[in-house]
Amino acid sequence: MATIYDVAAKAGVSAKTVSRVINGEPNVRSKTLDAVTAAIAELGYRPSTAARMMKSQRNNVIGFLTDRIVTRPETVDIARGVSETARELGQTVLFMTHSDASPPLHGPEYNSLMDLNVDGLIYAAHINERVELAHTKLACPTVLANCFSNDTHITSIIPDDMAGGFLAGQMLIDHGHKHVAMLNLDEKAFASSRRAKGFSQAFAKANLPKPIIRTALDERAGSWDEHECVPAVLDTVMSMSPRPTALFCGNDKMAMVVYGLLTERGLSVPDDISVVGFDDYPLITRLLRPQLSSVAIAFDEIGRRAVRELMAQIETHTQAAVHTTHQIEVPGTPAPRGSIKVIS
Amino acid sequence: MATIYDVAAKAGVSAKTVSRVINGEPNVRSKTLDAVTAAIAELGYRPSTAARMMKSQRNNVIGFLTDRIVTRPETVDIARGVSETARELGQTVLFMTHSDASPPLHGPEYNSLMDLNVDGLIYAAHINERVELAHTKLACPTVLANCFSNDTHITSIIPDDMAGGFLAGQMLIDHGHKHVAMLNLDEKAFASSRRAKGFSQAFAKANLPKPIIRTALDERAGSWDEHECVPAVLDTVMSMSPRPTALFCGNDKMAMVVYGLLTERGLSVPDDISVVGFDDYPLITRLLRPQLSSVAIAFDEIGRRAVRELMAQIETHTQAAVHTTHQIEVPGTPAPRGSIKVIS
DNA sequence: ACTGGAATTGACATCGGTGTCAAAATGTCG
DNA sequence: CGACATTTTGACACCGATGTCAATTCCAGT
Repeated sequence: MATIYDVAAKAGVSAKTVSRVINGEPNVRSKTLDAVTAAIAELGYRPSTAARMMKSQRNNVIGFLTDRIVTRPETVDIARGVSETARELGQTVLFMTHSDASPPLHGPEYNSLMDLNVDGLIYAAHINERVELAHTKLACPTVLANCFSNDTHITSIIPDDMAGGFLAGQMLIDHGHKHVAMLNLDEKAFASSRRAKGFSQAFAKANLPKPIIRTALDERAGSWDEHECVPAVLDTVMSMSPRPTALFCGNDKMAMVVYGLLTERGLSVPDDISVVGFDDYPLITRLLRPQLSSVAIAFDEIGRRAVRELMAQIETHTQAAVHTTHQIEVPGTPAPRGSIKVIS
Repeated sequence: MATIYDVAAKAGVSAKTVSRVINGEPNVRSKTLDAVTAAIAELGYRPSTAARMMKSQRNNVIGFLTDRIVTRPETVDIARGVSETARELGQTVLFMTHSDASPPLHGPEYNSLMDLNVDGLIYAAHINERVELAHTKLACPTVLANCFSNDTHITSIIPDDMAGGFLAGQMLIDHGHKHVAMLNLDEKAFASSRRAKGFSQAFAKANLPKPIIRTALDERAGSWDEHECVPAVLDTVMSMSPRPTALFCGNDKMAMVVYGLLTERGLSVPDDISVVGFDDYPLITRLLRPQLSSVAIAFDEIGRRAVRELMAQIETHTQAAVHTTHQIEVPGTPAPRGSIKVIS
């Protein structure tokens, strides 16, 4: 690999002058500049990041640590937002997946990132809930994405689940639905309870009856057995009187199972009952027939915000000051599709 | 940040001795070792990767460049395999997503990775097909994952789509099916045509009638309109005589649409017709009712192999020698579930 | 041509480690 | 106790870039 000295020799100038050219510093005669540029091109020279890092003590590298990148559209979309924004800002992102064994900001992956001297860190969780930080002080500026902490010094970017629930409710109200039910995920979970709350508020605000809300699945139990948990709750809800005209499912995955269950019971969507999901996974909402209405969470935007907040912190060399907003909620977008029938 | 000199001063030894301790070199008196270890702990010292890189000319960093990480379970699983294996081998992975604008191993992201002096590169595509490399020679050892090149010097790790198609066929044969149809993706695409070929071979080998194979979707058109393309082909196939007892869909997404279409036509899976997908996306196969039979491609294994091949190349400082296998096919696994009926 | 001031350029130290090789400390044995 | 082998340690150069500051070149104005 060619070094700056090789270039200097070839161009007949000093290393420092080459350095000036590389960094676009002023006061280089145009003839010199041409000579150096030519030499650089000819040798295929690239400055060594190692040496640069060593001087600057800055890497222009930020770490992205996630608890579970696997098959989780949430974290993938956050990662995409982070990736794109970082590129725009001239930062490189180092991605790592956290092993389940260690607490949130600990473990070998965390240390790896620190060893690589990342300038800052974004920690993304696959479920929007509180993370317990064992650290008293963090080794570098840190921003949380899709999760939050009790420590008010740590900035976190989270989806606005309450507003999302409200949007789901509003979407049904706009289509004329009055008696509806929600099949919630674990209601003790932060995100789920907020979705339910927002959903109720939409009906309260419209002076409509309070929706029926039932827990149909504890996702945190790690159980993927939607098929076992959901049917009984669905049957209960569907036998209530008046029978709900629409079902709001805690997320798209549950809605997908509900589609299958309704088919088995000879009910069709949306003629017999309307269905709304949450998350707007394209893989589900676009491929079901009829296409599933849902509420999209702007996970990529969460990633973008996280990077911007982080860069701001890195630049001021401080953790977020106490008086700044330390919890930023990103709103979602309603995505009405064929699964909602208009009731007149 | 504490440096090796701070540690040396604190422990009352030379920097070199501290270096010896860090790297576990022999010939350090145990008393000295203790003193140094204590000083390191006390100062919270971490060796600077920058300085280390500079000496070693090795970064222990490999780049992972993918054409589209977004919502693609393939690339996510490859990424996971890469991530895990790299960790086991003490390597760090730098993830980047390739912008669509540039050819496969070009563009700003590629240059970024080179600037960071990655020791090697893994390029993963979301569709298993041939990539055209504009480079005549690559800047660093490179391995392709889920795609391949005509250049025999470049190692590539790809799924064995032909064997996968065979497994899908065998799964149906094992359940007693004789007259079946395949709804293929674009048959001109490498992966699709190989799946179809393997599928046919299974029936040929069992001395059964040649399956009906029809193209139902050109995925490369970028169209997500499965809903427009598939229905007509499905109807054609279902009106043939003898009517097929099973449908092999080009991938899980198409199978999901087919489920919906069958429901609309009053047909139920698997009583009226069996369905098999391809890819085994858990989000689809596990949540459909009945659960979808599919063929799993071991994308994580593709990632693992890619890292191992790459490390081998980095260590020998050569591109894969001409006589080594330059194209490694990773087999899939059949995943039979409730969507296949046993025919006696 | 000569001088002063601005524009260019380069010598050298430095960042934080590690390899080389010689010096110092320790140990062994006659 | 001294000579010699062996272990342990440290001084110093170097990796490739950049900041500092002084040296050189350039050019306008007299």
